[in-house]
Amino acid sequence: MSQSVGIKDVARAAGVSVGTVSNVINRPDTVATETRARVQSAIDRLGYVRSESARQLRAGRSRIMGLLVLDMGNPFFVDVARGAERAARDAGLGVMVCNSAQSAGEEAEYLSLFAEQRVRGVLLTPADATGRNIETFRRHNIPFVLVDRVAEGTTECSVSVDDVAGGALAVRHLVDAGHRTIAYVSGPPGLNQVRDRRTGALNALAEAGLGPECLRELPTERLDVAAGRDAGARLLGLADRPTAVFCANDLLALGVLQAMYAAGITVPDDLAIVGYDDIEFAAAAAVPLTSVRQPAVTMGALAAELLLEETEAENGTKRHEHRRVVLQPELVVRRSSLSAR
Amino acid sequence: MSQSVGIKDVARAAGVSVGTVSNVINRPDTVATETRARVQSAIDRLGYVRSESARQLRAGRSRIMGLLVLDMGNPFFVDVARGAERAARDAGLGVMVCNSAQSAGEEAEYLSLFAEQRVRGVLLTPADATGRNIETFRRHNIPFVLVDRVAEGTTECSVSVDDVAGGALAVRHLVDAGHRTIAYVSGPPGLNQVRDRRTGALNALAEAGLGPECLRELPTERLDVAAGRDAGARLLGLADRPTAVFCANDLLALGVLQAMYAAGITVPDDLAIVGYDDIEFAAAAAVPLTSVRQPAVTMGALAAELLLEETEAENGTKRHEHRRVVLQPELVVRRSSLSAR
DNA sequence: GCGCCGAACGATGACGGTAATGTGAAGGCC
DNA sequence: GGCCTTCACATTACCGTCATCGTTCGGCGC
Repeated sequence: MSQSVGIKDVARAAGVSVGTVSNVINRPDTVATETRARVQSAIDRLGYVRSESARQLRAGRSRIMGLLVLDMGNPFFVDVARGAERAARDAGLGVMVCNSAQSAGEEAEYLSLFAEQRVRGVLLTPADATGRNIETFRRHNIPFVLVDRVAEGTTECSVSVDDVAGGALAVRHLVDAGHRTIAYVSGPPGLNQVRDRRTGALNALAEAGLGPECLRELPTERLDVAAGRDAGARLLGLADRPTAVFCANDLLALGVLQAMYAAGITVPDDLAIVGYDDIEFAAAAAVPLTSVRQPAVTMGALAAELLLEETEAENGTKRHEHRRVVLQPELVVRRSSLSAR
Repeated sequence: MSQSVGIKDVARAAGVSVGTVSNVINRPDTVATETRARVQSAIDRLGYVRSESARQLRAGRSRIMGLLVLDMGNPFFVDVARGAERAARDAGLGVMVCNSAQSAGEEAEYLSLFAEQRVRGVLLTPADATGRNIETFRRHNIPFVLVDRVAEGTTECSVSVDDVAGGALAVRHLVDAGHRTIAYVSGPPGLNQVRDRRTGALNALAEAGLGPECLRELPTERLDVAAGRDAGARLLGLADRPTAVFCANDLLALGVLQAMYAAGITVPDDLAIVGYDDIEFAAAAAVPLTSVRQPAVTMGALAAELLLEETEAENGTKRHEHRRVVLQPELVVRRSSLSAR
């Protein structure tokens, strides 16, 4: 039974002290070649694996970073996780991915899990609008980087995407295609992102000399497919029906598309659709969705790098400056917005 | 700076010994009420959080279980993760979710990460067909439970779904609807699941007195949307085109649906489609997909429970018997298979 | 008054690994 | 030859927690 072989078992088997075994692992050049080989063979023979918990107890911090996202069902966050994971692994760290399910309570729960784990730091998309959980981070001195949603009143590092620009990209594209009345399936009105994207949309309309009355807002409770389906039904009921719709995310757009298909409305000829996030399923829809691509993988990677930089600076001499990175979105045009006219 | 307040800081602040603080946390009833209150207030004041690494160093094992899936981009695995997470949390454990991206190399890498973390155990869908990684688990005495794919030659715990039954469900449904020639977009021929689902499909045909020539197999390299699109194109080129198609998973089905839509083929009237997994996006497709539902959340939860049972038994008196749980799939009928005829 | 008991808390030794410090031998230098 | 350095390895002091084992002390029975 290899029931927990420790460093001292290896030491005994190789006829050296524990310190030498530790040196073989961590600073091999300080050990004579022959001894090193002997120790190494003992390690292999016994199947020794060093204990992370003991290491991190001594080091005072762990080699894991936390990632707390709103919804693992949304492929956008899966991409963020992918990016973070890659960047973390390049630095020899692991990532612990958790799902707050948009609940402040769950967020707090995971937060204390992270604190107990003495996680190196946390990347998070805050679910708690009150900022109380963020306050706890500060209190416990846990470095964090905000991803995608930047809470107001924070000066810490963040990575986000210019939502005003994104909204403008989408609507400018529709206006250029000749649309003059555009619906905006917006999601929960409280979200910054929803507001910013509307601002961008209005900007784009203004550029074309169109007033805000050209944007018909359809708020929804949630940002998922069912809400989109519902919004699509409402859209069909509008008098003077818009010829195009811009959705605050791709899940909503997929829901709208489904509602249109069910009602026999042809996309894009009867209604053009533009989504947001460019998740994998946007390209996979029956009518491939035009979407505003958020560089999700890049965001994850960048956030992880910022966190690493911050925690490096902490014990080194160099000082860390918090940074707020804002990335630019990109319009990916597909069939859903290319009407034949 | 609350830079790592330890138990002894609390002890000093409360004027008691470390043992008492430990007792307040772990066995509050052994401490006098007044003392307990004093210690508790010190804990709150200093913002003390116990160190998981020290705990697990002492306990010899951690409170985390690993979950290694093939593809976090597939919502099926997201559901598995959800189920596992819930069951683990009910037992006071955390889950570390990792993504092997179907690569044996990455799988091995995460495996050693888990070993270093002295993880309680691992739930995994093996990516390594050779079973070499599984062998390493055994060598290091790490309990594991196989999820969804049961490697041959393993006697350990596993949770899977009866793929023969699933294939039969799908094809029986199509045969009942009057289809006599059915395509099977099957995925990589090497996979057990692909074979089992075909077996089920053939069984269902046989029940109806139809021979294997009625099943037109279209293998693909991968199990994703792009592969489905490609298979859809090939399907269109078939002489004597089938009137229905059964896909080995929903991603393939979505790809087929997209190809049909692009070619102007109406689903379900010109072609009925049945997918597999019943991911969220199956219901969200333009034509909602009929699909064979795998109880993904249940599988995750059940696997976690099996693992917990196994690790409980290890130090208790009761012995653990490995179990191989096989769940039954369920057909979810939606519009994609309901032709008007 | 004496002895005993239990309650409440203190002291201590692992757990496994790391890094600073110690030690002994070989070898170089004046 | 005496002294110092260097190399190669051994020793050991932590890191934070927790369970075991002491210790103290008040109370109780006789």
